[in-house]
Amino acid sequence: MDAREFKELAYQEISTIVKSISNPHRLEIIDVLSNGEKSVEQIAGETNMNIANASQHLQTLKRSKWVKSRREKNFIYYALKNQYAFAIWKTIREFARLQLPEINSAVDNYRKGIKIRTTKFADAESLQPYSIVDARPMREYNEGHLDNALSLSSRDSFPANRNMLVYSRGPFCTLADDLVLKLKEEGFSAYRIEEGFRDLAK
Amino acid sequence: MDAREFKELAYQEISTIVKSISNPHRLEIIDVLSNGEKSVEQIAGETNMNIANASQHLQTLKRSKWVKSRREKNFIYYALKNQYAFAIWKTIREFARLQLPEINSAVDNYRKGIKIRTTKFADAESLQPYSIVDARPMREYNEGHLDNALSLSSRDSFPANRNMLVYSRGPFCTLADDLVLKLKEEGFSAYRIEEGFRDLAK
DNA sequence: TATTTATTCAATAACTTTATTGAATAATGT
DNA sequence: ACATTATTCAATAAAGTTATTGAATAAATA
Repeated sequence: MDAREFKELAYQEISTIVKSISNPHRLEIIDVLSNGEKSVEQIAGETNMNIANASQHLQTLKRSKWVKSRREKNFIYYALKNQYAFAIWKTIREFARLQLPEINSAVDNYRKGIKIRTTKFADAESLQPYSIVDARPMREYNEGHLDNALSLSSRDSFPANRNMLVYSRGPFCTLADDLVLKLKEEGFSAYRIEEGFRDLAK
Repeated sequence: MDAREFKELAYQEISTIVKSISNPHRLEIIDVLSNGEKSVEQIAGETNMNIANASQHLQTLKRSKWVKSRREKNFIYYALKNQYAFAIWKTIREFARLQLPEINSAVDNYRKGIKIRTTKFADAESLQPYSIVDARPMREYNEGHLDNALSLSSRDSFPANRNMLVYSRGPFCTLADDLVLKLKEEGFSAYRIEEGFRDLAK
């Protein structure tokens, strides 16, 4: 093996790893899985894909070691392979937002369009008194949530006369937006936290 | 814009950033440029591509903000856009080496095949007394090098009776390997440092 | 054993990416 | 102005990727 063949092999192999996340659906799958394992059907539902297509993308991600799977009864649950998978997704997401300001405009415009106010988690102090609310499904909440965050199960007893600060899976997840809208209809003062659980955890 | 359209736009945009490094030639270009700016002709030479093809790949990288370019006389010099571009490449490179052990076997086998010994920079102490040698072209050495590293310009006066520890651009760069081989022919005891300049700098 | 449910497989058409070629452009030096 | 050098552009054929469809598989339940 000469020097050129060696280099071609090395860059070729690494590019297979990158190729497998170079598709919008597969990035969305990684983002969804960063909040815990899900079955093929759940993933397809969350990402608006048909099941055979979601399965095909999941196999691509599995082949290149971004995700792993396990069977339980006749469901197959997929999860991120390790912590680095999320770390790389987050790094790339932030690089893209830095390089392509149109992503941030789209985020801002979407939230302005539905008239919700947002705050960075770090700026929350100025909104005291507040309660933190986790807008994700109970299963994800139970696997881990921010200190003192209220879950959807205590929805009926949310405290009044405070700002409700809502987070969900990440900056592109709309579960927090949907909850903020509902809370506002019910008379709460609600804000969406820009970051998601995995960005803020630990 | 509804939630789904918004998500599709966000993941779509981010995937264009990822797509543009999902090709072995473009990864190699990023790796080469991480050691300083180069003209199109130099890049094409280093990566074994014809010039029109290298230019086309460089434009892809420029469109998605991985690299920038400047004209000087009738040369166009390309460089990485910012520090994050290198950081992401390094993160992905290490993730790939972790996930695909065949990359590390290829690296090891290549170096075993040409019979050179390697050392991690961190393990160098056990090879005292040693001198560190930078195998990159003078231009790159002059733009920055490890403390006390000898350059190719002092090739004729390399000290004898010590271990020569040679580094170059990165784990896949063969400039260090080539120099180790030449030094061994001349009777030196030489080792290749596994990391490259940008991995060790600062 | 037969039926149901969740997932994967296989084939394919539409689309995208890539390497190559030769022509076009843009700055430099004659 | 003219020739030279470095790079980019445009067209294209070959190769790779993707969504869709319907059939196949594998475990669970009846």
